[in-house]
Amino acid sequence: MLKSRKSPRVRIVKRMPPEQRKQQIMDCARKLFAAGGYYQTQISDIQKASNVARGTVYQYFKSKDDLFTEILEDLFIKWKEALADTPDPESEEYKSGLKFFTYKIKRSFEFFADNPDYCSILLKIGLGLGENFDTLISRFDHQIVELAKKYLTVGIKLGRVHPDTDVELAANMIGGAFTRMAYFYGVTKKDKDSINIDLLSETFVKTLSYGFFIEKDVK
Amino acid sequence: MLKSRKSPRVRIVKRMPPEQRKQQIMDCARKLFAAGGYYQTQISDIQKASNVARGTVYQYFKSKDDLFTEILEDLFIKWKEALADTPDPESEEYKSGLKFFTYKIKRSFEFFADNPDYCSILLKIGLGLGENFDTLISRFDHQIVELAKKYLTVGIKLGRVHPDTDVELAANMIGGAFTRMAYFYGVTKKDKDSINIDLLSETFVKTLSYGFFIEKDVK
Amino acid sequence: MLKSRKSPRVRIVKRMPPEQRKQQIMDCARKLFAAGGYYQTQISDIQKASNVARGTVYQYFKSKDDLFTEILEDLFIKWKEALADTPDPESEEYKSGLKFFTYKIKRSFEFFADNPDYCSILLKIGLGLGENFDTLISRFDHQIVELAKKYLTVGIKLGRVHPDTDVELAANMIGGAFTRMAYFYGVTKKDKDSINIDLLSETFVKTLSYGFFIEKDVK
Amino acid sequence: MLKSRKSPRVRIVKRMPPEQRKQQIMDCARKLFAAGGYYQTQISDIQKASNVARGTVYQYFKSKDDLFTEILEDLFIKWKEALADTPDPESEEYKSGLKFFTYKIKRSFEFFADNPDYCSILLKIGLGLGENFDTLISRFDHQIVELAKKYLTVGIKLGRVHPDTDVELAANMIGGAFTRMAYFYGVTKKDKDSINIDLLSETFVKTLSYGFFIEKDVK
DNA sequence: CATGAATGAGCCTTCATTCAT
DNA sequence: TATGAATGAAGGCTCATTCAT
Repeated sequence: MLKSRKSPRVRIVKRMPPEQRKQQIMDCARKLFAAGGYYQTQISDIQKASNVARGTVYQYFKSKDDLFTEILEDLFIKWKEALADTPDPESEEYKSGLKFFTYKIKRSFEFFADNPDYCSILLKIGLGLGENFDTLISRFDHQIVELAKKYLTVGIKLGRVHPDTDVELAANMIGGAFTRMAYFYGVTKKDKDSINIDLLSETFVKTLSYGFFIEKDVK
Repeated sequence: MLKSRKSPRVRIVKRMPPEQRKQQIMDCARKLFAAGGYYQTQISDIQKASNVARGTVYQYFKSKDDLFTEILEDLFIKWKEALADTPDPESEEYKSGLKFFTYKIKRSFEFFADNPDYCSILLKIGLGLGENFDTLISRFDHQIVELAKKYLTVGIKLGRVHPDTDVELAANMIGGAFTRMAYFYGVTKKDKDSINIDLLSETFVKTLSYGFFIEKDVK
Repeated sequence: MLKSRKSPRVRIVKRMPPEQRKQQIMDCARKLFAAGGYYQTQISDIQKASNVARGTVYQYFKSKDDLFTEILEDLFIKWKEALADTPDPESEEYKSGLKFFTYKIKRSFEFFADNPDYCSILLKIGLGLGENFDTLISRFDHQIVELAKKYLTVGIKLGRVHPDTDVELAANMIGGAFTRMAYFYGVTKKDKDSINIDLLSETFVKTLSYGFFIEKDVK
Repeated sequence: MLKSRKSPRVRIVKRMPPEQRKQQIMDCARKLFAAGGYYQTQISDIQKASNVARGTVYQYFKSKDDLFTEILEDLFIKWKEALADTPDPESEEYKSGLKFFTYKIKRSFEFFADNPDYCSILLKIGLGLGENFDTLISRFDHQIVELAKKYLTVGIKLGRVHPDTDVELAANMIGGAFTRMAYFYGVTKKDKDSINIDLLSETFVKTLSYGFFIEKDVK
């Protein structure tokens, strides 16, 4: 009885250092996830796109879930690196709250412009995936809101921001506005060359700081 | 060995007018979709929650896809109704752009506070579902952005808003900020009673109009 | 995107009361497991043998493991029923320890002769399956050993069995001998009609009680 | 992005004479098979336990099936060696049928006590594996039954055993009882030191020869 | 209309085996 | 010889959908 397993006809395409192969699969997977969502993207799609056999994917990732998680982790690390970047302490950007915040916002926009897949995953794909990924996804968001909170808190201390501002609420507004901008310019827009990120960041921060209106009313 | 007795056909008594039954299924489905996402929610979950037999769902909806679409359509209609509501033409709300906009924003917040399921579906669940639903989902968003555009355009005409404002960009910022607020107060927050929507709307519009800063810098 | 599931071309063969269908699947599965072992038997084999679709099996059993477990449970119940059967309290079988034991042994042999699949599963197939099933499988064995223990203990009390007999050891010997007989006559033997179970049981018990030897040596 | 550096081939130093390496793998495999069963034990488990690379196993064994077969062959050889051992022709063990048989049984018990893995494989693991292995597995059993047959036949000739004994049946009983004892004391028992194999063997043979009962009834 | 047993395409995952290095 | 990345057949299981009753 004992059906001895049929020896699979092996046709090895190419060898590769494990880390490189893993990266390659992750890159393909990220693109596909970003474009098609988690559930619509099958392991077989990833496998075909990576030009490896089905089993190879599982050599590097325990499961589809695991693969997606690793992509998220990877993204978060890069995202934190981008955010960690800080202007020269001697520079003016460092001393002015407004400019410092603008600097950070600009770095963030750049990050998403450079990594539209990440942008799509964080802002669209990853949202409806349930508790498993929720924590992973929201970490990113949290960073932006925290940044905004800090900006506002310092502003209040310096007497530039209204002291009775609801920091939580305001920071969430900023977070929401940022997120939309990022998505808009990172994913939706086709001709990215037409976007001046310097200008975008500056406008973004100024608009929030001073509002759309020309004159200052009683607030 | 079991004897082949005629299976006693369990006759479910509860008959219901078709429209009511359909609505009941949709209500259950909406709740489940909102809580668990599209793919994580199975037809069998909906069927159990609706307390009907499996096949019955298909009496009213061609497919899962169709059911979700109908929920989205339904939502859109209600959403437009909420937005269509306009202040009394004689009232002050109608005449002041700021107040008019605030009025609309307030209605919108109310809508989502009253319909957290819709909120969750539009802002989270529906986003990563691919082109099929994209159009349906983004219609809603479009409305808010258009509203913001109109507000800004009028403001420019009236000389209150900076004439060189990038209306598209600014409107998207407003849209993003609104969306976040809506989600924050519609879904995340547990103790909704603590939220004063009047105040929220007013703060929201004022903040965007005048900014966070106290004094006017050179812009 | 959202690949809407292809509607499976459904060709329903026949309807059946659930319990009957479940039984039918279990019967097929039991046969196949008994003949081929747990791992060599695929769900698809069972499905084909039962003449139902793959999914149907899973309508009644959560998993292959579960299906096998249910078969085991079922078997155990029947086995206990067979063992529970006791001679008429007025009869001689009931009063003589030797005859009582013989009666029980006979019932046990009959059980396995009537249910060779069970015999094969308990005595061969189920043994190397790991901890999951170990408990289930060994319950059966335990019964026989307990029966033997009781027989011996009573024998000691009555002064017929050597008082220094290691009951545990002896009972295991009996269990092992019985098991082998059961398998031999339940599974291996082809021409079962040639076996006289009455004789077999009697010989079995007598041999163990009095030994192979004719005369009594010093023990 | 990772640079494509030449993958540093990790050179495992430990070279070993082929026979030794092969033996090492077999030893590990036997342990694992004995503990976990054939199907639950993966080649990768064996490979890890043997501390060799995956492919190395296939340098010595054509397939998993082959590896298991070799283990079985190996076992059978050792088993026959153990059984071939015969008491000194001048000794009393050699001349008395009872003592001769006891001697052989004792050697057999010793074999399994010394090789619990073999015991587990022969008595549990190997049983439900289908025809491929059936033959290999049952050769062992056959030996014991043949031994018993010879013992009984001689006994009949010498007029010590009832002449109308069904030798086949009785030998199988002995085989079954032995098997159970072997397993019980070879695998199940934890504190093996507590077992006196001399005593066990003697009790075993005497019990079968004279029975449990004190007095001899009519048989 | 309602029911729920039956369906089967399709997905994820495993793991024995191969072979370039 | 040893290595371990690559392979892919095969198996378990899911779940939207159908349709006989």
